[in-house]
Amino acid sequence: MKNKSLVNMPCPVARSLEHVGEWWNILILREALLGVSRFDDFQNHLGIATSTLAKRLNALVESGLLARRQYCEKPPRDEYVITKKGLDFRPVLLTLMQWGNTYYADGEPMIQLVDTETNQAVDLMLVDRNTQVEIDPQRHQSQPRPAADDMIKARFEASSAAVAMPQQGPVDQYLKT
Amino acid sequence: MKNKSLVNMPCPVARSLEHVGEWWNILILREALLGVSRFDDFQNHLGIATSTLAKRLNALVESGLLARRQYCEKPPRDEYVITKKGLDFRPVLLTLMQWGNTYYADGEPMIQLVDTETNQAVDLMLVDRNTQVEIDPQRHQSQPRPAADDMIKARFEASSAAVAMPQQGPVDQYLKT
DNA sequence: CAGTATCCTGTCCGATACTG
DNA sequence: CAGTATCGGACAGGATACTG
Repeated sequence: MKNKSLVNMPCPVARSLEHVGEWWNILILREALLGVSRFDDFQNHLGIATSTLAKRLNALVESGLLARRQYCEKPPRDEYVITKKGLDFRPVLLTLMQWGNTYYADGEPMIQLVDTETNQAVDLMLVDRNTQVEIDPQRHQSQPRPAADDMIKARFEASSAAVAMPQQGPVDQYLKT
Repeated sequence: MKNKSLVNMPCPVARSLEHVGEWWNILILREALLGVSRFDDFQNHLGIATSTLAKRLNALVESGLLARRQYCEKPPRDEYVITKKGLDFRPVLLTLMQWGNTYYADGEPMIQLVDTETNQAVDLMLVDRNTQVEIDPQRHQSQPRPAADDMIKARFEASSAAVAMPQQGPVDQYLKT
């Protein structure tokens, strides 16, 4: 995306995308969450151009998702480690991974989240910490909060408050894959 | 991303990005999940160019995340409704939204997921459906499955099996924001 | 209202070459 | 090993104009 108009958008999704929206950022983050920290490792695992990698790495440090840390002084060498903010991004990656495994794994998934204590594959579920109830499109809906400006509120009144879910439910005709 | 090299990547994240990687796709999906279905509504809410919108909408239909449905015959009119595959993408959007609310809401978040039965803001938590245990980077780790090819397995043995999390934990120095 | 067609610009990204 | 510098191509996406 080139224009800055989205910066003005008071939507957390849009704002998040400002920082992790580009492909490589997400893939680099995935590697970092797997423990990769060296420039060369990122490069080899991802097959990314070095110039691009340097740029993305800088952007991620800038955004506070990674931190640069010198691990060697003699010849100054830096590595990139995940920050708390980056670690908090893990659930996004994991749900994305599960979605990808559901729809884009030919046959058996190749990579999967595993519970190291039981050695069982993990089946992710999103719940409300307050009620322990699984998130459900019917029950849990996006709403403007008090802090929202009139523009947002108007939007919700006009379009989605009454139709938080499509009236006739999702169409399955495209689901053969 | 212009090159097709990622298609070969046997990673569900990379594959997912093939289909939803571009900004607008995610934002359009967000709108669709809020119940928006008309071309004009997408356009007004997002401030996207019509030509771009048409292209993205077609791509999303192509990917099976949205379905085109004729809702009027006299002048043929189409609308775009979310499919099951698209609905399954909602957890990704929600975790992304929560992350954005955590780090990019100046003060109070403007939009939030609400439990319509209790009228309380939802606090998302990712758990393993099998054990009901919250996902934890230490306990729940990505691993190659039997279906994985040697390349993937080699990667895990070499780099991350032993260091699924950075040895010294996340660095917090950049967390002031 | 729901698009299509055309033009144009920004920039993401790869390739290549070079540095401490 | 960990980058920086430069060049060039592909393409996303905006602006505008036009159609049924």
